[in-house]
Amino acid sequence: MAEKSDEPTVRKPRADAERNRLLLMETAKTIFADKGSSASLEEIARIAGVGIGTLYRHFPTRDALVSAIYRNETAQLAAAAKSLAEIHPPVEALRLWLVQFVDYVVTKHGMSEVLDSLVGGTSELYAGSADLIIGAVNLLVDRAVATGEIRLAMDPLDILRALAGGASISSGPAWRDAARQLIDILIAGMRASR
Amino acid sequence: MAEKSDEPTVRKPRADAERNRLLLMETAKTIFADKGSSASLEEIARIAGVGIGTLYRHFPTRDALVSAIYRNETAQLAAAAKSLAEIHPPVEALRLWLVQFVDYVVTKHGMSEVLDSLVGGTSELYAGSADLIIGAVNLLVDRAVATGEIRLAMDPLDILRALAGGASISSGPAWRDAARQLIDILIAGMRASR
DNA sequence: ATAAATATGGAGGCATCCTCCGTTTATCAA
DNA sequence: TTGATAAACGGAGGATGCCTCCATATTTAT
Repeated sequence: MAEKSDEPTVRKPRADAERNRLLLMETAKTIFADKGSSASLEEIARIAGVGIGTLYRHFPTRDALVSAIYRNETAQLAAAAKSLAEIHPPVEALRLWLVQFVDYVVTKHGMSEVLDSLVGGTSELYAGSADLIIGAVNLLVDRAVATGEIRLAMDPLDILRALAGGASISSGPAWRDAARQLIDILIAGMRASR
Repeated sequence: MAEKSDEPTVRKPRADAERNRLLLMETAKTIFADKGSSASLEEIARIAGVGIGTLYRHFPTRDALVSAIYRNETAQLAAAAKSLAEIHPPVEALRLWLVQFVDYVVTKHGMSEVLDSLVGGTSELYAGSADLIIGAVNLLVDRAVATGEIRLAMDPLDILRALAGGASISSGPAWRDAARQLIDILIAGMRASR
């Protein structure tokens, strides 16, 4: 009665497990930011003060760890699409969101796992995060197309791939500025209705 | 007299050294094509039938090896810019070359070392290859800008970074088509005069 | 307090990287 | 030819990282 019922025996999850999970995520976030996505998992476990086995139990793959770390931020980025759509005209909303997208990607400079989870598309593992981003960009593009202001004969996701990919090559804030120019050109190109 | 003179003692380079160098490059090219750019260097040495030490002497880093392998192809790509410029109007030449650039990058699917050597820009090691590409794209862009047909307020290299970066995320031929659309949009965006 | 479920840590097997140096080989001069 | 010597070879070995496995420790529920 006091139970949600369904499964007969449900235990409260162990406190130490959850504590370690969060500890690992925090530690990993710091180290990834420092040393890039190829930082040693053993180092992360060591600095977090847990055994390597514990890290692997919580995050069976490097991707799982990276994905967990950025899930919140990614969701936030996706949510921003809705807000922007509400307070800006379609094309401007799209432009602003693309800028935000680039800013987000740049802060993860060159972390291929993050990019894969956002726009990789091949792996099923991150369907969650990827779907959010896909939904966001589609929403904005559709709106702008609906008004007839732009035309787009390709998958909007591929535009994100280009913007994100540039960041993975020319990591650092330099790409931020370049990408803004690129976004302007792209918007202009999509507008060129003639 | 028969000597070029300058250095007192010049020996003919040893034949085995050059032989092994070429052998390693051929082997590596095959294996990279098979297994991607993360193939084991020890495996390459083993299959080439030389010691791992020999591989490292000739190519101190993985990048050096990759760069050496693709130097010819890269030079060819750069040279194509000149030919295209001679037989096509400026904007069309630029468009065609960008398409070729993407085709080239796609065949090296996701080999980050190749991309770095082409458009990375940070490392001095590949100044050779990168300079060729930079020169090529600048030539074409400058021509098109000179006629007033397009305007471009950014480093053309960053456009290459976007096109190449997209390939590194969405490896495979799918990017080929996406990139073509992207190129068209970019050209249109650069044209949008007003 | 005790049983049962759950989580922990780190040793160990495997792979790769890269360096170092004793041995081998190619070149050149005599 | 034949040494002498510079140049190149090969691979053992130390270091590091990946991931698995399981005896031990901790937490929860009774």
